[in-house]
Amino acid sequence: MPEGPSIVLLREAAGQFAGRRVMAVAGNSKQPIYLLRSRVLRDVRSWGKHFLLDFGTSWVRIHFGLFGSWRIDEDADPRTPRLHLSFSRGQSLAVYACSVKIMDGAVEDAYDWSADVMNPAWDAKAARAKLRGQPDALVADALLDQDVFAGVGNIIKNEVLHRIRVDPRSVVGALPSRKLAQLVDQARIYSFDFLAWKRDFVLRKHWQVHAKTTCPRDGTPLSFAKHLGKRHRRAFWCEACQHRYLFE
DNA sequence: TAACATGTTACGGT
DNA sequence: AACCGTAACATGTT
Repeated sequence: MPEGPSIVLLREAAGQFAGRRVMAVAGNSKQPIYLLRSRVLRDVRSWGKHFLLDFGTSWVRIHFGLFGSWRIDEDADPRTPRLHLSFSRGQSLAVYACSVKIMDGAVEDAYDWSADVMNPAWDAKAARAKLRGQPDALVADALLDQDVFAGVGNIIKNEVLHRIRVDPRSVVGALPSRKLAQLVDQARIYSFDFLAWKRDFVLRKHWQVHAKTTCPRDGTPLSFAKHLGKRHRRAFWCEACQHRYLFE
């Protein structure tokens, strides 16, 4: 389900548990989650699509994949959570159909925070440099590269490329430097638009090309590829207004 | 109703 | 070694 902005919303919602002690642990994770009982949750963070529970000397990495979901303060769900943390006053955090991994050490040291498009530490210049290092990659693949654009998913990919008028089959190294800069900038800017729309439950209506059939500009029928690029993800684009940049 | 999808990793073969 | 393709996981929606 979630791309980076959705994880930010979860982080905001779960922030109320920061500084609080875990009263009880449940769930079908194969990790030793019972070790979390009685521990104080120091902080709730995120990196790209990773949802992170910081317990100081260890931390929990949660990845929701395509089907994962979560509930806060709701115990009526019939499914068995992968991990369920109870706090005082009957409050709780539960995550479902996701991968849960307990990691040792300090979470601060575990990630390059400047690679997360949603993070204040986001470094556009560093992203451009990484892209220059993969000139042969398709832009569609490059946008999904979590080492470059942590948090960007398939919806953001399709929408960013339409926004900057670049065909997803374009090659990174063939983009004019101005276009490359737009790609990097819009990966972040669109992600924040996504966040605002998702927060207001109006994300879907703002889709320009993703899962659409005609271009909103002039009704041109969109092109569609079921499995585009190395990552084999759906692509939607307009041949009329998105230019394909290739090597000469 | 069956197929599909906002994702990633593991594994075997070339 | 690097790269490729497929399978695996898991669930709400169309």
